[in-house]
Amino acid sequence: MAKEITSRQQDYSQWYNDLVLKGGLADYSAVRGCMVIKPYGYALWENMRDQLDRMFKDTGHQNAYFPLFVPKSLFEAEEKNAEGFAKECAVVTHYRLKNDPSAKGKLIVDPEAKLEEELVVRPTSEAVIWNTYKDWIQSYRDLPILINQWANVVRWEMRTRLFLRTAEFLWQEGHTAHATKDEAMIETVKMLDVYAKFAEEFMALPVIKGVKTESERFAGAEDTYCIEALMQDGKALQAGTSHFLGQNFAKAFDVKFLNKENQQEYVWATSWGVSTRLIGALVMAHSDDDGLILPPKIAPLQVVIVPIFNKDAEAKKKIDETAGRLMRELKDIGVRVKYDDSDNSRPGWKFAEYEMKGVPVRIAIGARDIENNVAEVARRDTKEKQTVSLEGMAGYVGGLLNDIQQAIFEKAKAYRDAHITPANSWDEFEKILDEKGGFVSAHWDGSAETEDAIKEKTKATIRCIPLDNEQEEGKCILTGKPSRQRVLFARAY
RNA sequence: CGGGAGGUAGUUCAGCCCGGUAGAAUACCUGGUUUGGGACCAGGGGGUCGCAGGUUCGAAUCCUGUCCUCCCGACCA
Repeated sequence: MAKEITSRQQDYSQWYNDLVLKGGLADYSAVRGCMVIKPYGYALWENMRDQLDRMFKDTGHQNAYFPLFVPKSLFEAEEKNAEGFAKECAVVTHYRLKNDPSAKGKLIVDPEAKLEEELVVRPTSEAVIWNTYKDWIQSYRDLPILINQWANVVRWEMRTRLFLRTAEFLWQEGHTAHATKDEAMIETVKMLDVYAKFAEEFMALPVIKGVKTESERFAGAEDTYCIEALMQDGKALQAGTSHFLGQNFAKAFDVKFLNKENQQEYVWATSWGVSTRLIGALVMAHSDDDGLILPPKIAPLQVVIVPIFNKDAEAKKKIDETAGRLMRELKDIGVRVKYDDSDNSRPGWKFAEYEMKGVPVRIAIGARDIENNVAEVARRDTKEKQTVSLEGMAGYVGGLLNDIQQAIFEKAKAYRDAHITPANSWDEFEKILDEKGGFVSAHWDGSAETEDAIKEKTKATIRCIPLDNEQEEGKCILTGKPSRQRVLFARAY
């Protein structure tokens, strides 16, 4: 059994790596644990980023940028945060190289150029940002501060995976400061809602909003809210987090403000982030054996037009004209479309290629079609082909893109919903994890010890306590102690 | 950091056990025929066999060291 699971996991990893590599999203790089995001993958990220950015601005946030390097003394100011990240920090200790006296053409680190204080390459930016906010905040009139930054961070993980866990990754991190606890808590949940909306509406990725248990909480946070998604292999993936930081960072960095009553108070903080990991989530949630399946709303390319032509120049010209007209119509309604009339590859090759890249809609036009004033429209998600009249084609395709977006979401949601399974006994609990996978909804006595013990036995962790959770009396799945509600367990990435 | 598998042409890999001229497929270039689901023919270019030592007349192959990658585990918000 264990062997089967291991081999299944290996196959799944292989499937995933192939999707990313052959889909043209990314490559391995020469640097340990890092990856190269290729133009196609980056275009996808840009679409996601632009949409998120709009949503942040719609909720009153502004972008700014803070330094990559964090002096060690600043980094260690918030103890829990520092401790949580200490094991995975890249550290700059020197600022200069010099020629190696014993090997021509080689360089060595100049021992003379040792930094007085080491610089930590940010694994997250709370420390630099709160050290800055300290100078920005004096009065309640300076609050709230609602800032987001798009940046890269470095976390020196033992084991990396394309997009899901790389040593360096791109993300956004919002850092807000508020006058009251209530306001900060509202902000935390508001941004969680933004993430959930983005995941579901744009990535077609159904997510469960919830709160983390103490052991899964962000280092330095009072509460960590998250959106959890389910992958097709039955493992869960944390897709985004929003943290209520309380006054922990304010106290660590001495960020106080004078309230209306002329009293000094510590400010209340939140931080929230999503990363290029979302691309991994997208790949694993929707793709099939023929390649990627990208949701139309964020796909770099929504429609590809493939001409079917031979040496007949006259026929090719007609196809070009028809395709050109169709392209203009599609662009007019805001569709991202490409006409691939390259002579390097034949139609069959192109079909396979664009399927691998997950382009939602393919339109094939040949001389035969033009005689009949039609074209062949194929959708990537179901692989259905239809012959559609060229009259009103743009409108048809626009509608089809919406249908596909919806269909991908519904499919993922049906899978997810079918994989939230209640367990009422330990045997059942283990059996579901081993055989079916997905989320297991079970009672838990609320203690970190029990959570650890369950993890030890099954590798499953508590993904979250869903926000809209029903209260229900029950007994802990492991210890039998009383419990007031079920929580969601799963094996996770 | 432990276990396993690997590093040879742009890519995927064979060759290694048993040392003796560097291979295949694919991609690429030229010409031609093709084009409705990854075309075919002919010709051509391309590799410090991860790196460093050692053994040997001779090393991709054997030995030692070292670096890197992937998978599993540990670790990880």
